[in-house]
Amino acid sequence: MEAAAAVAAFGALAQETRLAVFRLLVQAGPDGVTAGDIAEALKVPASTMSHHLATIERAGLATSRRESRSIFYAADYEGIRKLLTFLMEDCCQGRPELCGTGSTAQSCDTVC
Amino acid sequence: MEAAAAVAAFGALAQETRLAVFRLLVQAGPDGVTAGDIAEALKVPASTMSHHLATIERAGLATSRRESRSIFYAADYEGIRKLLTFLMEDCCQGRPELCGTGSTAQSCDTVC
DNA sequence: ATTTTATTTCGATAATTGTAGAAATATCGG
DNA sequence: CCGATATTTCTACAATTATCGAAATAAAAT
Repeated sequence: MEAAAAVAAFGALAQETRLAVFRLLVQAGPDGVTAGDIAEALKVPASTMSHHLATIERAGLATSRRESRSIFYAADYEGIRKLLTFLMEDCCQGRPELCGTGSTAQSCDTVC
Repeated sequence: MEAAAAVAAFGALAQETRLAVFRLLVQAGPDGVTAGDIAEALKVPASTMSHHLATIERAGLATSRRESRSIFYAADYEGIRKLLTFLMEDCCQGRPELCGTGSTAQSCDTVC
């Protein structure tokens, strides 16, 4: 993954409505939710939501499919996994034992 | 964790320079790196970098400590763990078996 | 064919964010 | 105390992003 793609993905999550959308999709599971239901659930006008959904999809965090008149959006679990791998790449120079310093429960393992 | 805090954290990562800073800190490990070294490594003016570092710290993704004239910034592994937990909360309604649909290797386990 | 339902694209405005020089603050060494 | 080094705060300008009504597109029902 390239840095520009990661910036776009984090940018997609860096907005109140879009973050709520993504969490809703994560909780909904692979079948997804229609654009209309998402807009209604979050009390946002359809046109605004459409914009946000496009941003999330472009960022590689969701996929969409048309089914009759509705468009279903679903979380892209593979996309988020790639993003987190990129973020934590070479954590502690690849030596997780460096992370656990002192009494605080800080460790690469719980993160990477 | 509250949504507003998560938005701030993702916002901190949603910018080329700051994302590079965070990844540098993740790779550097718990000892951290001085503000000056970070600015030099990424070829960014000190005042601009100072702003970015403050944003990352406010977002709960890094900690800072003064040591003589230098200020060391270090990745906050606990902070990032909390953020990811919030993001993936109740993935697939808590039933990971829902994630693995079909042949594609999509699963809550590899993400959550 | 026309109407109804679902969603997107357009366009304009409002709000937020990034940038970096100059000045201010903090720490150390002589 | 004074000069050098490290970093932050201030300030102003440029650039990006969010919002949402209106019009356009797409699919289904009558």
